Amino acid sequence: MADFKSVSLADQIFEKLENDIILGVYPRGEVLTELKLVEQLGVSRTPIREALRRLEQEHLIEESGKGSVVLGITEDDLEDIMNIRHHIEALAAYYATLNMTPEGLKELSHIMDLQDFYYSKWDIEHLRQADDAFHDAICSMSKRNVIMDTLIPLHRKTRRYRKIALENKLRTVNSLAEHHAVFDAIAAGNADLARQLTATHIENAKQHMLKRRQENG
Amino acid sequence: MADFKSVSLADQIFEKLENDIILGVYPRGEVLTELKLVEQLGVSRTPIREALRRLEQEHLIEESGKGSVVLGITEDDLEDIMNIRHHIEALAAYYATLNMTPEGLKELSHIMDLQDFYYSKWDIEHLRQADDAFHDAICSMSKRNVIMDTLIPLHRKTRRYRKIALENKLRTVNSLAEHHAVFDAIAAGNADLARQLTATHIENAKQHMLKRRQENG
DNA sequence: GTGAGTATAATTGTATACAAATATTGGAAT
DNA sequence: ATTCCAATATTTGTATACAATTATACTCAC
Repeated sequence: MADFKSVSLADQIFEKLENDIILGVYPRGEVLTELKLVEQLGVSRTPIREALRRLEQEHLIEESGKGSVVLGITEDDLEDIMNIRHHIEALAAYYATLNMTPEGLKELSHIMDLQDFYYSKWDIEHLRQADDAFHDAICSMSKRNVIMDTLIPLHRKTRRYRKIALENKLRTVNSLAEHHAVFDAIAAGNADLARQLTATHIENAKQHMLKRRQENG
Repeated sequence: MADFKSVSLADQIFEKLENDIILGVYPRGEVLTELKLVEQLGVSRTPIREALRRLEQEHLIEESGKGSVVLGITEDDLEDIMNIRHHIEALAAYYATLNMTPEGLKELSHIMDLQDFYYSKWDIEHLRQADDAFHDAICSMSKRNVIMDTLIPLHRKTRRYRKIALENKLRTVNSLAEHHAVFDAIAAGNADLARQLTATHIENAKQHMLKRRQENG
């Protein structure tokens, strides 16, 4: 029988609000009050408060005496996030290589196939999901809790910009090639190479994102 | 008239529990239930729940169906934290140099004096506080939100080990010398040097902490 | 018209009541 | 003795009531 995990309202609301803030549905400066959200979402204040506190801890909102002000992701934030990923995701790839298992490698290999498949169909939404899966898998497979805890929120915060990047065919071709290079290094058990290639990949992604963001505003 | 900021019960409880977990008052594996904490702390479940959720987000505890299990800081965690600090705190020092103001420099200079003073008195508790202040100041002065958000929880999580490190006179002498070198680089406006010296400082601290931890268990 | 002061409203902080899910215990059947 | 099932207890999730704080609006004095 299928295993239906009951997801709390607080979790659902956190995910919805986080996503809406990251995607710009709630623009920077908008004020969210608990009562307004109660009316909009049709639940009591308790789960809403919990979600708001988690958003506050991730600095996506900020208390202001009169409601929570949406902060969102600024250009400086994006640059910081990518700089941090540049170093820490490289570390994750290093540990992932050291701690790799046959099952893990098979799973990663499957993700590679998915990326190639969705690229051939030019299905950007699924491509972004596969991109998510690739980066999150390397995180998890590092089996290093602090590294995972640091990176996974940063992945979520860049979701919007990774989607935009994938709309550029040239960048996507390069990105997939870089993913394959990282995968090969991991498969070969070359942890130092995996680290170095990951650092390069993130650095390239950062350059592309910042350029696009400056072009478009 | 003095400005008394009202600190919520939830904040107080979070800080208390975080500190107790980091310092090992609640050992790894101990189970905290909301009701037990209600009795121990004499407040309702609401602020306790909020504190527990924040601890969960920092992965200091973990839900288990039957109460929250204390995770604390493992040796792997400590290594990860110091590896992350190695890279990101160096970045913070870089930005702090670029964004330094005369007032900031004066404040940092005062912290340097405090460190020297408490060293001369061999007052370890105050020395640790000054050490906290030094590292947090560089974080804040970077004026980079994501960098601050990443580093400050990691500083708190290493509090215990930084205190232990400071009990070793040789390490403390070296540490203070490294701080002075970083300060001089910042004061001279040499951002790249500040970054490099900070990286070295954190790397040295890491080596010392891990060695001590292995010796003592 | 401006400012101080007060009343009012809006908002968050905390406690508590209740519902739902989960674990534990005890006992009966085999 | 072991396993299954039901009854009970424990624990968490959610809603709501109330208190305290803070912002807003209004009035009156000048």
